[in-house]
Amino acid sequence: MKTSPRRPLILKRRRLPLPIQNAPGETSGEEPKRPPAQQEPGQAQASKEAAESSSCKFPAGIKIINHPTMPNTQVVAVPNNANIQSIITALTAKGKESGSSGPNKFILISCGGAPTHPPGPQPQAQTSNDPKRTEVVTETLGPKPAARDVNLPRPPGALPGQRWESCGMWSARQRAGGEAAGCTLDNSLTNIQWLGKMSSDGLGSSSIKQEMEEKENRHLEQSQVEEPPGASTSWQDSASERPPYSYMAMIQFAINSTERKRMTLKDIYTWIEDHFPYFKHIAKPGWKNSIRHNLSLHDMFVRETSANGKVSFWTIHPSANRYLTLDQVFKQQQKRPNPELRRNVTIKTELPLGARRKMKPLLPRVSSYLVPIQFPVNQSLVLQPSVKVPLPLAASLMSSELARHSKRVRIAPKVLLAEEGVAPLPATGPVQEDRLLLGEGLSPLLPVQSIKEEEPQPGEETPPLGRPIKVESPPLEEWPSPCLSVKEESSHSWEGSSHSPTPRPKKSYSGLKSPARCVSEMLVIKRREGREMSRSRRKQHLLPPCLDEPELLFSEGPGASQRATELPLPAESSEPASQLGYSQEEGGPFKTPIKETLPISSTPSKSVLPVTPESWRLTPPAKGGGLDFSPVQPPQAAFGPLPDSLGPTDFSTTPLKSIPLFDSPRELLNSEPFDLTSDPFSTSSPSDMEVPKPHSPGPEVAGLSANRSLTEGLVLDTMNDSLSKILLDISFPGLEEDPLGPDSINWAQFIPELW
DNA sequence: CTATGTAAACAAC
DNA sequence: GTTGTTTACATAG
Repeated sequence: MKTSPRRPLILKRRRLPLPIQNAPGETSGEEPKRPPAQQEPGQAQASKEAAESSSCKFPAGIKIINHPTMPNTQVVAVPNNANIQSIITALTAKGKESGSSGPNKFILISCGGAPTHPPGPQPQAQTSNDPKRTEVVTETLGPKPAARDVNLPRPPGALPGQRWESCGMWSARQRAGGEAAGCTLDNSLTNIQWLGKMSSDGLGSSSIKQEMEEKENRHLEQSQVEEPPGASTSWQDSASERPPYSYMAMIQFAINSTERKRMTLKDIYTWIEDHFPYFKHIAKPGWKNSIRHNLSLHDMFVRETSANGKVSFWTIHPSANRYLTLDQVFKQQQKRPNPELRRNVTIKTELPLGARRKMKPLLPRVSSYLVPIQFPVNQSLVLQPSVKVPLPLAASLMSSELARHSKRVRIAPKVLLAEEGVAPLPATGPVQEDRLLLGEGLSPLLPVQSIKEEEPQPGEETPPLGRPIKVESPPLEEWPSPCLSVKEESSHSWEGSSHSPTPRPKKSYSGLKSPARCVSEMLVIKRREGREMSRSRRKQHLLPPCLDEPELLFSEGPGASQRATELPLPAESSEPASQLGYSQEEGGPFKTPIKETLPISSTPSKSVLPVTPESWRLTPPAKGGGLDFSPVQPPQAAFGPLPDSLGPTDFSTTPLKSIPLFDSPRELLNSEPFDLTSDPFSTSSPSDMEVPKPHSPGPEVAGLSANRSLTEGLVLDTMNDSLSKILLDISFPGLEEDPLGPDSINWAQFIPELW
C-alpha cells in the first residue's frame, strides 16, 4: 500500500471518439479466442504460393553478377517491372541448390525499367520510410497500389488475411515508387513466401472495410489469424516458464495474430494465455494489469473504438507495427543463433518472483540496413535465364571509403514533438534522434506528418499550431509513430484547447484512426504541464524491440523523402495497412541516446510531438521514391523545406553516433566499418541524392557527390531464408567527380538499366 | 538512465 | 467487475 502521496488525482478521462470514422475499419476482427487450429489452410497462400513456385524462372532482363568481395554472393539487377517474387523464389531455389558452397546470398537491386522514382506522385511510400523496417507489408498486400482501398483484391479464395504472407520480419515491403512497378514489388515482396517458414500469421489483411459488424467477423479473422499451433513455440511446451518476451511483445504478437490487427483487451489476455500457459497457470493475476499498463503506456498501441462505440480494440500503430507474430519470432530465433536471443528463449525463470525479471524482449527487428555494396569489377556472372548479359563489371561501387561512409541512421522511433517550442524530449534512445533532429534542431518543423493519409481530406492541414508543419519530418523515417504521443486530446488544439490539461484521451481513435484528421489531432502536443512529471513515463512511443534484425540504415537525412512514400495510400486508412515496421527500437544499436541534445527532461511523457501519428506513414507526399527497390530518389525538391532543416547539419549530429554498424546483416555485407561522420551520405540524405537521374544537382544534396546515389535493394540470404532491405550506394559514371574515388564503379556500365 | 515489470489508485463504463 | 490511465517503485542492463 503505498499511498502514493504523489499520485495526482486522475482526471477523468474522456474518450473521444473521433469523428472520423472510418468506418471501415472496424470490423472486428479480432479473434475472439483463438480458434482452435485453424489456420492453416492457407488458401490464400496457396494461390500465392502457386505463383511463386511457378515462377521460378527468372524473368528476362535480370542480370546476375558475382559480388566481388563477398563469397557466395551475387548481385542481381532486377528490372523494375519484373516480378520480384518470382525472382526471389528462383534465387532462393538457386541458393538452396547451391548450398553453402554456391551463391546463397543475393543482393537485388532494381534497374531499369521504370524509373522509379517518380517523384511525383508516389503512391506509397514505401518502405522508405523507414528504412529500417523492412517489414512487411501488410495488409494490403497486393493491392496496394491503388488498391489500397477497400476492395482489395485479395485473392479470392483467400481470406483476407490469412497467413499467407507474413514474413514479417524479413520480408520487405516495398512499394516502389512507380505504380506499376510498385505493385509488382509489393506483391512480390509481400509474398515472399519463400520465407515461408517464417510465416506466421500476419499480414495479410487488408483491411477491409467493412466491418461493421464486428462481431460477426470476428470469427473469420480469427480463424485466419492465429498462428499455427505448432508454431508457437516452445514455451508452450514448457508452460511453466515465463516466455522470454516482454508484455509489449506479446501484445504485439497477439494483435498481429489477427487479421485485422486489432484485438480487444480480453482477447489479448486470452491469446496470451493460450499461447503462453505460464500466464494462465502460473503468473499472478497482476499480469493483466501489466498488459493494460503496457497498452496504455506505449504509443504504438492504439485503441480504436468500434463504430458503435461499444467495443474497443487495441491496434498497433501502423507505422510502428512490424507485424511480427510469435511464430515469426520464434523461427527467427531458431534460425539465428543469436546468443542473446537464444538465451532468452531458454531462460528459465526459476527465480522466485523477483528474479525473473530478466527477460528481455525479443522482438525481432525487421529492418533493413544500409549497406554499401561493392561490386567487383569483374566477375560478372549472369545468371539467369533469359538475359544474360555479361556485365563487364567494374569496380566496386563504393570504394571502401564509401563504404565507410555509409552510416546508418536510425530513426527514432519515437517522435515527439514539441510543438511549440517546447521540445523537450528526453532524449532517449532512439527516438530521439529523429526528434532531435527535427524537432529540436529545427524546432519548428516537426514532422507533422503528413497528412496524407488516406483521407484526403484536406482541411486540416496545419493545425493551429502555427507552424506549418507539413512536412514531415525528419529525416528519416521516423516512423515512429509513436509519436503519437500526441494523441488526440491534446491535439486538438484546433479542436479545442490545446493543452488543457484536462483530460486527455490517449490515443484512442475512435473510428479508426483515420488518418488524416487524426493527424492533426495528433499533432497536438501533449506536453503536460511543465515540469511536473519529469519522471513519469507516459506513453512511450516506440517500437518494439526487435531482435537483431538488421536495421535499416539510412543515411539519409532527409528522410523525408524516403519515408514518405511508404504508405501507400493515403487512403487506406484503416487498417493496418501498411506500415512498416520499424524498428526502432531499441535495439541495440540504437539505443544510444542522443542525449546531447536533449534539453531537459527526459521524460518522455511530456514532450509532445507534433507528429501526427499517422503521419509517419504517409508523409511524404512528394517523395516519391520508393524505396523499395528503386533508387531512392531525390526528394529534394519535394520537400523543400525539409532539407533545410534536416540538413546536413542536423544529421550530422545526430544519429549516427550510435551505431556503428549494422547489426545483423553483417553477414552479408560486411562492409567496412562505417563511420558515421564522414559520409556524405549521411549527411545529406541519400535520398537526395540519388538517383538516377543524371544529375541534376540536387540542391541540397550536396553532400554527396553528385554522382552517387543510393538505391534500395534487398539482400536475400538463402541460407537463412532472410530477406532484408539495404541501401546501396552507387556512383554514377558520368559525373564528374566521384567521390568515391577511383575505385568506384560505375554501375551503369554493368547494368545500364540502373540508371 | 532506460526499458521493463509490478502494484495500485482512480476513472469511466 | 472490466477496461484504461497514470503514478510510483523496483530492477536489470
